[in-house]
Amino acid sequence: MTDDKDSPPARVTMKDVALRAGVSQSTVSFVLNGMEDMRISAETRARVLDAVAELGYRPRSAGRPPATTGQRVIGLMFDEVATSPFASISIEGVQEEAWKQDVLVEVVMTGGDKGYEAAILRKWAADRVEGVIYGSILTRKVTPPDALAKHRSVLLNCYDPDARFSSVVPAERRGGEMATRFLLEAGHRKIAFISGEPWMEASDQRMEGYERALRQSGLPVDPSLIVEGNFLPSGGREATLKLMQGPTRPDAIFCANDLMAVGCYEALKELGEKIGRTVAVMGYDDQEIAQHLSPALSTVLLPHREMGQWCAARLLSSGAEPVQDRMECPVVPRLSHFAD
Amino acid sequence: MTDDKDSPPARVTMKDVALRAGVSQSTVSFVLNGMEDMRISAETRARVLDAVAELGYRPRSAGRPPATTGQRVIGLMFDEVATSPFASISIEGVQEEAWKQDVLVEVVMTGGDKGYEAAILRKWAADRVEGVIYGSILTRKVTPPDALAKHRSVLLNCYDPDARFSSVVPAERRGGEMATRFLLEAGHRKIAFISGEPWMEASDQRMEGYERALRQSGLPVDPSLIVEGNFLPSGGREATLKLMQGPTRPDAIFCANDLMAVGCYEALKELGEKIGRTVAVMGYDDQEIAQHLSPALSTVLLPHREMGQWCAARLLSSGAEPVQDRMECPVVPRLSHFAD
DNA sequence: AATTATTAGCAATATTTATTAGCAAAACGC
DNA sequence: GCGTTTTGCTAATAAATATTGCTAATAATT
Repeated sequence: MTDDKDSPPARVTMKDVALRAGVSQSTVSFVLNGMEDMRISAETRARVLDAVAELGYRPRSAGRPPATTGQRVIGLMFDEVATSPFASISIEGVQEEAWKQDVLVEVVMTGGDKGYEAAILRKWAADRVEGVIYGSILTRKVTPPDALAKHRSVLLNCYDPDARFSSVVPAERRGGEMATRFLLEAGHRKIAFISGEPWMEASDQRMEGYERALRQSGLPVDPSLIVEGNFLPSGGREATLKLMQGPTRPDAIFCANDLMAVGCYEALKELGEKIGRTVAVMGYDDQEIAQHLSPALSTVLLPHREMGQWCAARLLSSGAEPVQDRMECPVVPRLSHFAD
Repeated sequence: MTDDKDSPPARVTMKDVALRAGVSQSTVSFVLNGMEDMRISAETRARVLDAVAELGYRPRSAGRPPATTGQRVIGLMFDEVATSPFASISIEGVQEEAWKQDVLVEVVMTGGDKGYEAAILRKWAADRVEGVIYGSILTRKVTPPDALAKHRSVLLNCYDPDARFSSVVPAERRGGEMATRFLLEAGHRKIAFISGEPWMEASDQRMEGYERALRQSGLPVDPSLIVEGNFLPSGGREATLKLMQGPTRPDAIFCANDLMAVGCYEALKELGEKIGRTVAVMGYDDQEIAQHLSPALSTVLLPHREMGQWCAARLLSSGAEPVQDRMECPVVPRLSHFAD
């Protein structure tokens, strides 16, 4: 008889969390259920969430499939979807990986609506989903709803500053660096950069990568070769015109996204340049349009599918410490990056 | 704001299962948790599991059940999503309409996998969803899974030949007709048509609309002005080149989708034509790229958002006979449909 | 037949969580 | 400065599930 009574694995309960956070069990419950009408101060909420993370609290028997009937399910919530095709691709990634293990994926678009988020998390808690993926269209910092903490959860294409959750985002900086290095290796020396909206993290980081690659190659960062765009074809067109009549004629133009490359193409064609012959162009995103442009646009792939797979795999693998991961953005060489 | 105070929806609990199986609640708990050291006979276990299945019992989170018992939910299943942005837009439509009535929408992508479809329908049956929308990426005839008949359900962007379900699809024929008539009203007389893959219904119907509009205006349908494309820019380009060196020079080109219009633009630019001046172009779909082309592409809007709204509204309205609806595709006039 | 051992299950109770009601302190109105 | 409201929480309670300790019934053993 080896039944040691003194050390059973001792489930972590709300009471333990409450003790650790110095509040009552009720308060923990309120925080974790995202009850808006119950007024809990920001500090208290943070204390509770920290305690949850530290103790690794999960509501009773979360994640265990009802053994008998019932499909295993993971929930995927996105803020918006229509604005970009990226979300759809990550959804497919999540799905592929989950289906391998016979797990269904339910997707919900919240439109960023806090009420909607809370409602769906509640519903998923009642349904005992296996885990939840909280995704964002724009790569950015987020403060996920508190109720997310009661699920096994992962952040997709976003991250939380407190690192309470695991997360994946694209390694934008490295992507910008690789793309620029790629242009350098193709022999270009006067590489221009058209940035996106400056408030978008992705834009900044891609530019940082660009600058880093130049510096690593011992080349100067010429401010006259950096123009601000807006992530739209119109901005790409304007910026390109500005660049081409600037003091130094670029032999390659790196656009911070593919849409701007569309505008860039237009401008260059108007000026009688031959893309891939007299001027090289590099995009970013690998949107569908990139392969249809003529010449086909060399660009950088956003690894949304892989990120989705990563999330599903992580949720379904037996847990671990939260990790904040960045995923490589490989260069997709097509025809527009040459020039002689 | 759920105003149902009168009808306690009678959650199924372990006690109910126990009663049905003629055992105690404890026994149900033992069976469901697979406690090994508690000895339950095979028959009893089977009885319990049967009762679980019959009553559709699913363990909810421990503790007092939420007062908001029963969020209303509708399920939306799509065959694929990534290939086109259309699905996302209909999803948004469904969602907007549903959320107005405090109903959540869960989306699932089945990839056309029958097993997946069946699994999710089973799950939704257990979840007691309010209704199910069965959507297709490609507008087409479908034979929905049998299990769909168990739910209140609606077909989105597809239809069943037996008309057992309500359904909405875009009025493609009328869309093609309106677009052609629009070009006629702009003064064009030699209107060419670039078709899509012939096996796609949408392509055929758009062409039928085109022909009908011509006939209604007393104009001949000139076979040399109809060229087969493939719904891709490459096909649009080829077709346009063929058209422009054909026997009759078109003064307007109606492409069966926007992507082919992109190729059409390219070809025309190569030939030195001025789009919107020497040749008019009309697309179909109103994809995002349409507004970024230069000149902005006049096209026909696929009413995916409205179709989504229609589906949600229909599911949530107190039932009726199945209706098979077609939704108008309005012309979106931009700059490419002129010519003098 | 009496005794013991094992099986199959239950009643009672303990745990866990959700929710209601309410309370003390701070902020506010006048 | 004194009611009043608002804020931020807790205590108490309710409801579901998990578990403990037993027992009636059968089977096995003497």
